[in-house]
Amino acid sequence: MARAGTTARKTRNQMEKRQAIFEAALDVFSEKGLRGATLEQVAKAAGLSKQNVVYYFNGKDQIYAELLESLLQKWVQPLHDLSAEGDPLDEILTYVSRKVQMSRNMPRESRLFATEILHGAPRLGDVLPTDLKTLVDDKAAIIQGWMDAGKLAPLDPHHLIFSIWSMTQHYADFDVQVRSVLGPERSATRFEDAEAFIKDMLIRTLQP
Amino acid sequence: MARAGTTARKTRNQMEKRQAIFEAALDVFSEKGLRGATLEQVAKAAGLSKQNVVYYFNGKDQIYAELLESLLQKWVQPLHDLSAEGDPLDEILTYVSRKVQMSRNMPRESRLFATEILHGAPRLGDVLPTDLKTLVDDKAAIIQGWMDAGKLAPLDPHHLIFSIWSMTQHYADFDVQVRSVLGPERSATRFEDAEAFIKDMLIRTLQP
DNA sequence: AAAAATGTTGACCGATCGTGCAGAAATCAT
DNA sequence: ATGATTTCTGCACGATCGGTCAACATTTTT
Repeated sequence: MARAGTTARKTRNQMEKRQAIFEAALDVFSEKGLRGATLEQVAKAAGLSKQNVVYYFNGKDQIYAELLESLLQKWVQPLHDLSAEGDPLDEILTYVSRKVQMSRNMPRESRLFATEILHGAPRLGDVLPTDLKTLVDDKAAIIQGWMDAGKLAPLDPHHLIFSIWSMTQHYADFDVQVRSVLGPERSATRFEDAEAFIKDMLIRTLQP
Repeated sequence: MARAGTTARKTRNQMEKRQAIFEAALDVFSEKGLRGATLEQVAKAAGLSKQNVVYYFNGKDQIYAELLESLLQKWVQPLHDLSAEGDPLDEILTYVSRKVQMSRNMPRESRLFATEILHGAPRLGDVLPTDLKTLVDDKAAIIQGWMDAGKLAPLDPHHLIFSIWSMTQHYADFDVQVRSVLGPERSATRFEDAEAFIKDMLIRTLQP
């Protein structure tokens, strides 16, 4: 017997297969959702049989859960990197840049989290009210400090962060709508235009 | 034979039952998605039997399709009401108000559309590239006119509309996250705070 | 090479779900 | 009241899906 999924990772082969399944699962789950996707679709996308997928993981839900967990850190990294040491406006604009880049380069991850939260985030457990809240509160305090020091216009830091999340992720999550409304020509530069627009908006807003 | 669903509506009874099913479907579909929800859940929420639901509609997909269609107009109405006649900033801030109100009072509708678009909007057909694009282009032209007249700061009108969509709908679609991050106390006033923040941001941004 | 561990597949099961249909039950028209 | 129409239910079929298990194949270890 094997049980590749339960204990610590072993061989390189196992790591590679698990990674292939993660990749396929990200493709399928982000497009169809957890309930809308089937194990066979994931297996086919990974180039494996359904039973073989179950061999490496212990079921559909576990793939989804581990996938979500493995992506969480990477997802909040840009906010983590927002530093009190740098120039206030620079730090925030850099954060916007990285978030727009993530919408452009990691739209599947964005949609995966969006779908999860949209449906009540039952599988994110209590990560939201603990880890994420702590992180946001921390960074909001930094921003508040900048505002108190007169380096930024006074605004609610939490809602400022929400606005950046929403505006940037919008271009990944609602890409179909964005492209439909912009039309084929203007869609080509939608990410550059979005980044310029959001930065412009924030510069005007945050200027003390 | 009956076929309550295919032809024009008849009795008051049919209208009421269909409305009850719509209400139930909005509840269930917005929470679990089309594929994640079952007919029996919709039926139970509507106080009917599964087969009886099929009697009034001709299947699960038809309920979803008609529900989406019946909500579409209501959903874009605020943008439709944005008028070239009014004061530029007033018109835009009023639009924001109405969008925040919709996030507060119609979160299910917001999540339903969000899920649909997130998954590629296959059932919105070509409404996005035609009707919605036309509407947005129309309103963007009005805003552009205001900017050309020096009444608003020059910005990309399309991305301005996107930013309003994303920021306002964020508080409906990602409500779990917003409440988790804000904590119980601050969550109580999240919609008022959001409206004030977004308006503040837009005022600073759009001031010529 | 033999044995052990790891990897893969085919056959299959139980459960769920959407749907069709005959007919009962209720309501309405005359 | 009688017949027609509408409304509702019981029954059940076919399809799909997640998951199991034993057998087979491959790789690794000794």
